[in-house]
Amino acid sequence: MPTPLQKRVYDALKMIPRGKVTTYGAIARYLNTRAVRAVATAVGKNPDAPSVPCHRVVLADGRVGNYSGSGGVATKTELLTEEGITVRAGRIVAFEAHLYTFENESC
DNA sequence: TACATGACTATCC
DNA sequence: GGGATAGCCATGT
Repeated sequence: MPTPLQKRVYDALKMIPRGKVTTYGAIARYLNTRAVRAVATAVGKNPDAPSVPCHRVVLADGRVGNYSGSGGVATKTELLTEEGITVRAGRIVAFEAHLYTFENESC
């Protein structure tokens, strides 16, 4: 069974529009918590990979970060590229342009 | 119950 | 600009 935090993280991930990405910090802030480490861990569990767009979660620096799945970061990068996001050298081009901070959903 | 770990972030040098 | 260190909270053993 997923932990309460995981449930919130997955709910947040599902609301990310296609072609957009978010950061662990943004998710933590949306959940009103500072546990970015716990959020990262929750995303890492990823019990429903196809159901949860976990590949849209990147680092606060604009880098792709990590990924647990087939191909690892390579697959994650490919998925982002398929959504119209350009990734170069493990870093997202126009990162802030694709960044989704839940600002429209926070209250 | 207590300790160690983690798909991170921010600060300091 | 780049690397290293500290801080952070939840989860698992």
